[in-house]
Parts: sequence; structure tokens; C-alpha cells
Amino acid sequence: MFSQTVEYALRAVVYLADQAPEARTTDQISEATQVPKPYLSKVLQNLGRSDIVRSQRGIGGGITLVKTPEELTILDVVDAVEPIERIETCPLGLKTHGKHLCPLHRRMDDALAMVQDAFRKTTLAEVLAEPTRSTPLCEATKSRSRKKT
Amino acid sequence: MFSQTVEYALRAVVYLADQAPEARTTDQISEATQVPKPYLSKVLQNLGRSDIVRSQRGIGGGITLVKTPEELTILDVVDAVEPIERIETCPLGLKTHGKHLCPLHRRMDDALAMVQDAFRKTTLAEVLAEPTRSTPLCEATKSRSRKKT
DNA sequence: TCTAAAGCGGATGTAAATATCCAGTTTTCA
DNA sequence: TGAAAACTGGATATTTACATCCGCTTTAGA
Repeated sequence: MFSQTVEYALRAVVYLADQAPEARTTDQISEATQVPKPYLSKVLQNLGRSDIVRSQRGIGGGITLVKTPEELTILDVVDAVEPIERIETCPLGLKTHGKHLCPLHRRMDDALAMVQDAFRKTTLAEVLAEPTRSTPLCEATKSRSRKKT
Repeated sequence: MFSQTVEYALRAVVYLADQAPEARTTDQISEATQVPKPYLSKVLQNLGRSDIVRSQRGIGGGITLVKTPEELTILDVVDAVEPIERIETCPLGLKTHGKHLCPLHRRMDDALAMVQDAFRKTTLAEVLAEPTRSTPLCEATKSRSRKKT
């Protein structure tokens, strides 16, 4: 139900949040997140246009988060690459419904709203801080704090 | 976030539930739900294979629900055409994660679970019974109980 | 038993999402 | 100032979802 692109974007941002405030190259992100590099490159460009990440060309360059992990939510990232389309008006275009959704579409939209709310409430910092055996994106026992390669 | 196919399937089934236990032809369903007839036909075939609807060829034939609207949930329909794919194992294939999802994928899967639960709890009968100004799929003031054309 | 109604299944076309490639530009540093 | 690192943008596959078309089969009723 979530597209590949959303999955990839989230992986990349989680990785960058983990490494913040250090910059990481597309190569590094690709390797860490297992996202095919050429496609990842496009996704990152997109995140750049939406002001989620900033890019720096040239030697020593790379990608960094614009905000801190505390300020950035999952929803910010999802909205940047593929916003959740809420059902605002009757999909059948019935005039008499207008903004008053019928029970079917009301329920579908409620489901979308739940997902949106859950994503809005979760910051990247929370994802990283969660005590668990599984570090985001990394094999279990690997350190998470190593910064430079 | 929900595909066209799911949207179409739900519209068709809601319409059939409203008309139950009468059969309706693809033409009638198409007109009522505004779903393009040739594609609707495929969707209905799919719902037939999943035993959500039954079809009857020939004059006087058409499509009917297999279960009553009370027994049929939104999730049944969604699962029939395009099951919600829960995240069961780490999408990166990290061995040490196994079934223990990392915090990112845990949250994504939780969102999927919420949608699934909401859909499982709602029967078609509930959708039809809900007191509202907007009858499912129909213009506001139209009767909902007319059976034959 | 013939005809018209109705669904079935295969073939085909189109658009969007996913993925790759490469030439060009920016930047650092020797 | 030149070479290497790194991102950018455009062009091009590939795959999947969406949509249509058409000839065939089943069925009811005149």
C-alpha cells in the first residue's frame, strides 16, 4: 500500500537522521539502505526540491537533512515524495454529495486520516531512539554512532 | 493510497449490497457506480473467483452477492481484489532482523494494521444503514429501495 | 430451436511507476 | 588550472496498473 518510492525515501532519511549532522553521499546512502543508486538519486533530488534534504556538490559533498531528526516527521517525508491523497469530495462527482462524503468514502478517508495522524506524530528522532534489538536499517549488533567511514 | 481497482470493487459491492438480494447486470452496476464497463467486468470476474459475488449468464442474469451485507466486510472485498500487504519481515532482507521489524518498518506496519482493522470491523450493512444525508453512490434525494428498473 | 441477453477469457493498447544511463556542472584540492 | 568527486537533468528502458475490444459460451424465452 505504500509505494516503493515512499519506502526508499524513508530509508534514506532515516539513515541520514542517524548520521546527522554529517553529510553522506548517494553511494553511501545506497549501500546502507539497499536502494538502487540511480533511482535513489532521483528520490533524493525530489526530497531536495521539497526542502527535506540539502545537497552539496563536489569533493566532500553529499546529502544532509535540512531539519534535525527531532523536527522532522515521517509525514513530512511521505508528503514530500508522494502525499497521501485524502478523499475530499465524492469520487463519483455527485453534486449533491459535495464535501459530505457518503458512508463508504467517509470510512476510506477515515483510514487515510489515521495513517496520516500516526505519521505526523512520529519524528525521525523517535524512530532512532526506540529501544529495540533492531537498529533501523542496520544489522543488529552494528554500532549506530560511527560517523566517518 | 487505495488503488482504482479497490475503489471500483468497493463501489460495485456497495451497490450490490444495496440492491441485495436482487441480481444486477454489469451495465446497471457500471451506470450506478460510474465505473467504466469493460474494466468493471474484469473486477467483477475477480470478485467472482474470490467468492464475493456470483454471476449468472443469460437473459435475466447478472451479479449477486454471495453473502448478506451483514456478513460481508470491507476487508473481505479489499482482500479479494488487492490484499493489504503487511510488512512481515525486514524489507532490506537483513538476516538479524528476521521477524523483528526495525522501528521504521514497525511503524509502517502498524499503520497498515490500523487500516486493516478498521476495514475488518465494518460490514456492508453498516455502510448502508448509516444515517446520513449522502446515500452511498446515489444522488441525495433518490430512493434507495427501488429494486427493479 | 432460434435469437437476444448476459457474462467469460484472451489479446491488445495506454499511462504511470520504477529503474537505468550518461553527458554536463559544481566544487575541492593538489 | 586541472583532475577527481559528487550532484543534476534529460533521455530511455521496463514493468505494472488501468482500460478497451472482440469473439465465444451460457441461458431464458418466444
